[in-house]
Amino acid sequence: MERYNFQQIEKKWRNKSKFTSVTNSSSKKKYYCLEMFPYPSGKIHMGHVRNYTIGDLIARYKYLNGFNVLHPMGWDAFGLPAENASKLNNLHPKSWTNENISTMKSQLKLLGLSIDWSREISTCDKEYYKHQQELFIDFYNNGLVSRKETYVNWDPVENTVLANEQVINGRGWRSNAVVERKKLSQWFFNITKFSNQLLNDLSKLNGWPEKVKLMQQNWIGKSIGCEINFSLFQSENKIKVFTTRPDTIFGASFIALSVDHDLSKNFEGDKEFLEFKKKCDKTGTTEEALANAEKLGFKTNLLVKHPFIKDKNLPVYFANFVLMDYGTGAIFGCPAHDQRDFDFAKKYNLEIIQVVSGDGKNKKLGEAYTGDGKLINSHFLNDLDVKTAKEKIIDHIEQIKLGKKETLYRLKDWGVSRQRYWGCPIPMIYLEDGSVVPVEKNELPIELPEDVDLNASGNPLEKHPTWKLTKQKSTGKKAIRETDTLDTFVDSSWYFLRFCSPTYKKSPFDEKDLKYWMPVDQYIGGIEHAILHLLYSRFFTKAINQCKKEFKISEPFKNLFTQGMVCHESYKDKNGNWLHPSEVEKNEDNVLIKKKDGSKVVVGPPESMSKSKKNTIDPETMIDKYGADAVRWFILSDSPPEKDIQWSDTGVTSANKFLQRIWNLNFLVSTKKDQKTDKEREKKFVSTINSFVNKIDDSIVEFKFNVTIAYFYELYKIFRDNVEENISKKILSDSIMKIMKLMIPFTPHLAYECLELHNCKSLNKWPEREKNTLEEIKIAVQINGKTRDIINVNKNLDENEIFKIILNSSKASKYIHEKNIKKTIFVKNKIINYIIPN
RNA sequence: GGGCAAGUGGCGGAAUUGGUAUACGCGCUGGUCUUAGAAACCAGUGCCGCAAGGCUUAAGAGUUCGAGUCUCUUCUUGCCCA
Repeated sequence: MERYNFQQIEKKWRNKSKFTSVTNSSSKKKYYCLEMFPYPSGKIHMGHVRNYTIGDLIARYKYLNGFNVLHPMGWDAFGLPAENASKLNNLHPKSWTNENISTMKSQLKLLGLSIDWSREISTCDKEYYKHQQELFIDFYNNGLVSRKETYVNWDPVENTVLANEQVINGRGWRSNAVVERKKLSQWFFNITKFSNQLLNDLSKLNGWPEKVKLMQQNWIGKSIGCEINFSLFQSENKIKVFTTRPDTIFGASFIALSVDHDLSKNFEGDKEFLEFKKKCDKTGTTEEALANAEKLGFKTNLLVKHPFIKDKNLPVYFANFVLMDYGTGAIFGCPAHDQRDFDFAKKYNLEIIQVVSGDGKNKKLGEAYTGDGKLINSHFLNDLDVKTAKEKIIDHIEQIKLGKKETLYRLKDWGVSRQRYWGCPIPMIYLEDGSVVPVEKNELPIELPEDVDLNASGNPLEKHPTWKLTKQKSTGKKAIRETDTLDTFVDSSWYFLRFCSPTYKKSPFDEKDLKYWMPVDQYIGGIEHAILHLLYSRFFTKAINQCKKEFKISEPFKNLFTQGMVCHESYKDKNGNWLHPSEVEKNEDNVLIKKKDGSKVVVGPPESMSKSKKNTIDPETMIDKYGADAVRWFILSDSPPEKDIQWSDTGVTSANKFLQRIWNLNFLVSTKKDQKTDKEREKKFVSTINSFVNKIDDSIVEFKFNVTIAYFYELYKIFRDNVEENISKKILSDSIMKIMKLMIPFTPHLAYECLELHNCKSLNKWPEREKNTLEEIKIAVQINGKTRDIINVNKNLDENEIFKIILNSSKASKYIHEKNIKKTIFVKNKIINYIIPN
């Protein structure tokens, strides 16, 4: 028997179009299978291998089941790393990106993926971003884009704006520099116009993990509250306050304003105030940063009248924990029931009045009480619970025209301006008269210039000598281009639409193709994109829906699957330096040592693979060593796909060995000589194989690929125990062909090679499910609920027949022989349970 | 602090959804083959016990003929939000 030569066989199949294609032109049923496209960072990593193996499995499974499958791939090719790399290596971002793309593409091909490369797109390609600029203009014309002066998180090292999620513990996620607040004029997508729709439509997404929907729901953060106008003491003016706890109004002891509140203008001459404001700018803008920061206030000489308590006035402060872009930039402080207010009141010695109590009594509070309870010290609200009190006070406030009920969302508009080079230029121009207008569509694309100096600090397009100087096409008026580029999240918010008609010239997509292919039937990617990428893609779909009449899609992704990470232990030597797994080996006592000097290695827990910890495994090396099929097999076999998986060398070795055994088995079947047959044995064999066909089909549909693989191991054993027995060659080879077809989605090279060996005629057809014809089944015999025996009996026997069998031939008979059976619980074909009192 | 998951052998993990707990893989042990090793193949492997048997799904209680699965309490871990 020859050894299975995976290098040769995988190479043989890799470039055959019938191997890589999942197009079923005869079919009308479409299936759009999409994995999140990669950022071309250099080489593929194990996370990609897992993501794309799962996707390929689904694509091939659907194809074999008769669907016409769209399974495309592209590149999320704009982004900061290209600029950083180009500074280091003096290589243009475009060249760097394209080199990475070609490397990664060839690596993906090694995996044997069924990708339609004729649809390949790259977001840094002007043929792609041209259409993105077009969409931007459409959005602008439909009131979905606006320009706002806002405070941003400024990273002083990267010289760029950071999104909130790029700020971790008040520091830049990449540079680790302390983030500052800075006021900038920025372009925004008005995602908040869809807040309610984005929230409500989550309920339509039955194919999404509950976890992801919950995260999005929290992110949108709908809260119902109330606006209250407080009158200033001895003045006509009012301060508009937003609160989600109007029920605590009787516990109010101060008013706090954001330093950016309109009233701050009155204090601009005050040096102390300006210093205070500066201090606030150093605090980040994330909710977390605000919660953790020391509460600081600046006391003004202003007072407001309490709306419900006669002659009571509240002092007005500016405070660092009040934000201008949430609510109205002003709150009333109720120290007893909000921790931030409590901290503030303690610091500035303000009144703490309890108005909600769990047991109806006043207590001395050591911290804010935010639980439910009965209202106290609150006049007409007394004795109500929090919910009722809220409703009552809001009604009352509306009645006396003191304010109104308001729904507020945590979700903010999406700032898309980036002061960077390697991104999609924003197609807007500034005319000399001060107006800001979109460029005309027939001018698109606005191309990125190639001759930029990336070593100068600041925005490279801004620094370019001529690029920004332009004219308005139709009027010839002088104009300056917008020199910011778009956030790369924009690029990935509509690429799934472009895949449907990737070469269409006239517009971003051909409606006809969208109508056929959209929505994406299965989207697969990492949980780290659970919020932003998915929310932005949903927003884009709804925004396009608003701009284009013919576009009828409201949700882009019908089913979503989020796979777990690929982890590996990390290693450190005695000096605390990280070691790559290849620098480590086991000695004869099974202890890990450093190859170089034999010293002991400190082993860290399995963590997500990262370059900084050197706990990475290179997919290409593994494919070279064990074959793509073995790598695919292992990455699917060890853990459920939604959970983290730990990379293991012994795991992939055993995958490789198993595939070798499968090959040997196929060879044995193909060379088997016909001999006399045992009909009973054949029947049982066929029936067992059929039951596995069903089990495997079910486990794939349920995304339990680790279980599917366990079934293949069981099947192997069944074949091993039967292949030399009295079973006809036809039955054996028909059966093994069935199994090899089931293996196509997992190990396509091996499966097709084996099917070719058996000269299989109906290659790309998934085996039919068949009823289990096996007569005999196993029944558990229980006494008082405790299993005493398992017996083989014919199917569908009744209680009495089984009782006779047990009495005569089961080891459980001693428990029931001559005993008083009080009750019998019988579940057909499953268990029989006798209740016998002691 | 709040929300959501989840705790099953030495390890990764199964369990037809309330009906045979520990499938399958790794590891380990023994054997065959081999000059030897590797590979391959075969057998064993939750715990206690010579055995019959008993115990076992983080801990404890409850519902049930029957609980890994449902309910409550406690502990632990992970993720998200703060």
